[in-house]
Amino acid sequence: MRGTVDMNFLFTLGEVQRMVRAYADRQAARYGITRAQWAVLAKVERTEGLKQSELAEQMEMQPITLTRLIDKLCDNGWIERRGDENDRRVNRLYLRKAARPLLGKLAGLRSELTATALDGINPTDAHRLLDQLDLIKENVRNAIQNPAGEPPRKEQRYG
Amino acid sequence: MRGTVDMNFLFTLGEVQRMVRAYADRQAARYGITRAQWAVLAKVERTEGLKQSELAEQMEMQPITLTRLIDKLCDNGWIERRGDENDRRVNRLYLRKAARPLLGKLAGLRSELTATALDGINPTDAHRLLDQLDLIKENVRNAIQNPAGEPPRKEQRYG
DNA sequence: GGGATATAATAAGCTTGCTTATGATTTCTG
DNA sequence: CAGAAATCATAAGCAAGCTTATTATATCCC
Repeated sequence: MRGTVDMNFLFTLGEVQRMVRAYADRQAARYGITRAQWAVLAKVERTEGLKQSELAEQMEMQPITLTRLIDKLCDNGWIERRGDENDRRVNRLYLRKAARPLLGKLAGLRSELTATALDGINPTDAHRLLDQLDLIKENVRNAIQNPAGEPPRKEQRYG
Repeated sequence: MRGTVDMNFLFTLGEVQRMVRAYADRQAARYGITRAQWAVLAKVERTEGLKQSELAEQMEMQPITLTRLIDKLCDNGWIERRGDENDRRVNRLYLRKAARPLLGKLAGLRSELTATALDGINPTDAHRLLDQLDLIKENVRNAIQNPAGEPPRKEQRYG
């Protein structure tokens, strides 16, 4: 049983995500934004005033990757960096008014894309799928943090 | 119900795949290969003698993306391009002997990575997950082929 | 207070994905 | 057979991920 999963999981995940990304990028391009930039913008919408480093951590990406996405969002006038009053190293991120109409359109697009991708999967299964993806993310995060040879301690969860 | 799936699916998929890719790349680096190159090598192993264009189609990637991965695999002496006798535009791809030991190690690594990622998901669920990923891939492929406004015909499957 | 250390953001340069374009063939058609 | 169209591989240049290194600023500790 496990054998056939071995055969396919790793590469299938890559292919799926590549196709979903290509599709989402193409659709988002209608609004002059990419999927990666969109993810950042959506996060800033939900939690304004974050520092870049906090945002990078929450999005599980490297700060430098984020820096360049933010550059684009600023260039387009959708968000802005404001220096922190107490720590001059820090930039905090805020939405600009120009982003509002875009965010409305993107919310519709997200529903549309999700519905397309998940067509034929009922809501119960869709939820389970999402939960499993989160679990996989957690598993991999642990694996990255506990370097290879060590016993799988799973962050003392069961301790 | 569907609302919460809307909220997360698109970006969660991206995050999961980014983490899995980072992890798989780091592990594969021990053998001097990347995950993307590995996928190509594994495909060539299973079906030697393919042309590049056929391979690109089967792997759902653009020919130019594949060209550069093949460049790397050839540079490392794991595969070789041989000109087709009947069509001088065509290169056909073959394994070289030097790839054999590597392929053995990679098979072990794949099991290990898959087991790590799927830890806590039982085989039945893992199979369902894989099936759902394939379904999503199919859905997106159809969406890309049937440009946006059209009725979703799904390739006459039910016809 | 001042030097060592840590943190925030960015820079440089790589990989792997993409789109669009080009050159070399082959195939189709008239 | 010759010119048009298609196909195969590659090139150029962009996006977005990464690692490693750099600069500016804060913080810690003596």
